[in-house]
Amino acid sequence: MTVWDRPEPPARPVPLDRERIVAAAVALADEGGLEAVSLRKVAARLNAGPMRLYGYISTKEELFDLMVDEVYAEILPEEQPGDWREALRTLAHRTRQAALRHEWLADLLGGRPSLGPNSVAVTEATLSALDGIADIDTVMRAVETVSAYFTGAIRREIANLRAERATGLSKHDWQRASGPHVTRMLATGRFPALAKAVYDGTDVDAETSFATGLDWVLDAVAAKLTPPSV
Amino acid sequence: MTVWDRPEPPARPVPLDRERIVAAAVALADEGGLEAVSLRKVAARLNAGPMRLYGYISTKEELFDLMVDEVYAEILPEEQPGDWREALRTLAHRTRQAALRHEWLADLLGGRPSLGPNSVAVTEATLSALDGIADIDTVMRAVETVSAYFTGAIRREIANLRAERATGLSKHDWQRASGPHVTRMLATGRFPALAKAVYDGTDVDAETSFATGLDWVLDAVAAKLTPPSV
DNA sequence: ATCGGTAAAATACAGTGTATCGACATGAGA
DNA sequence: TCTCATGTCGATACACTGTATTTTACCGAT
Repeated sequence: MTVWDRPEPPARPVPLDRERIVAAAVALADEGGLEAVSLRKVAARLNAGPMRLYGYISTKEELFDLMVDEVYAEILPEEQPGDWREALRTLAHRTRQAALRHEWLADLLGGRPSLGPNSVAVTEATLSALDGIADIDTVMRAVETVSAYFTGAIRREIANLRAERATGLSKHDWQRASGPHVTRMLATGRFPALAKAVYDGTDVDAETSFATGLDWVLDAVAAKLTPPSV
Repeated sequence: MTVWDRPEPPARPVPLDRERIVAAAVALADEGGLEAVSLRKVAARLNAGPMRLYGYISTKEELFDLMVDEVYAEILPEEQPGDWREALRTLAHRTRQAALRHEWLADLLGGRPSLGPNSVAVTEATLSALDGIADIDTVMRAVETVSAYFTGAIRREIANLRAERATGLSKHDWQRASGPHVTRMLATGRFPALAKAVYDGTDVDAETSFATGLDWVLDAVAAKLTPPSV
């Protein structure tokens, strides 16, 4: 039987691994948000059937965990920072930047404990940068407090960003004029403090606001690390 | 034709309103988490067809918004607090307690801007408690910083709580022994700082940890409001 | 009594995560 | 070289989702 008679061997499926799966999922999420990530679509990107993925993950939540850890690889700073303050500040800013690149991260941040290799590495790097500046408990409290701050701040920033995008208006315009609901509420006069804030407040860009709040929190941490000489 | 011959008039559908819908949704979420909330199940609780809800909300996300605002009614403190610090502290603690009663709140907190009546009322109350202690921009920064902190802290607390519940173990045991993954990682010796934190750190209960971090942040705010006499 | 408008219900659709099952290519043993 | 067990992949299936569209049935007005 000649080659011409024999059919080609059936296309062996492209070998898969978690890395490829996570990359596909991240790409989908970057393009269309978390809700664009379905196991079927991820699998389709890899020329595979949906059920194929269950050899690598056993639930969709696990895929999200892997995605988050993938992003933590971007967050891990490449060089050891100078002092503890620099370490915490960079951690915060790098997390924020990662969330701006992958907005879906804001939906997942703080949603489940992160135990993947990259996020553990980030934790290790952070803790080691704070090692020795105070007792462990204080250090832990410091890290947790700062993390809580930037987690919350990032979430709010992304939430606002999406809301603005949804109306197609700048934050300024959105607050002032567009949201007829807000305008009407303020016009009732029942919320004087809020009205004052909206009308008399200065618009600061998100990054500055983030950095300022962060500095406050870092100041607070500093105060606890080196207590006032009393 | 006697009464006996005449059939009963067809059961007119129970009148609906948003309040009832939201209450049903909240009940479902309290029992089974956010993912237990489906429009079909909510409607079923009200003896209605699923499509009936679309007269009151136009999307599931809107239902979530209503649910969040419903909880903000619980958060709004009944009496005006003494000073700004008390105001921010109570806000934080009341939000946390609400999240402990309605764990699904942690999934929604900070996810979208809250513009409902109750959450606006909370904002108004908070801002008015801080009114006059500094210029508006500083006040705004203070409120946003504290909110970011407790949003993030609450999210982490609930996330940990769920993780513990999933393993059926206490946080202590979970960290120490149960998570074989963590144990193995620490055993590699590649994460000395983390290992130190896990093994030498004191376990503090979530509430204390929350309150401590909150106090730090409030201290930071205080420092900005009444700058040191330099 | 009939008609029109409206509000509810039924149906429909495209999609989801995941369990189950059948086919089939591959490596081992004869 | 043939057979058979094995394990992997794809197809199928199920129960469910959010929501659009169509059908039904009532009410009030003519």
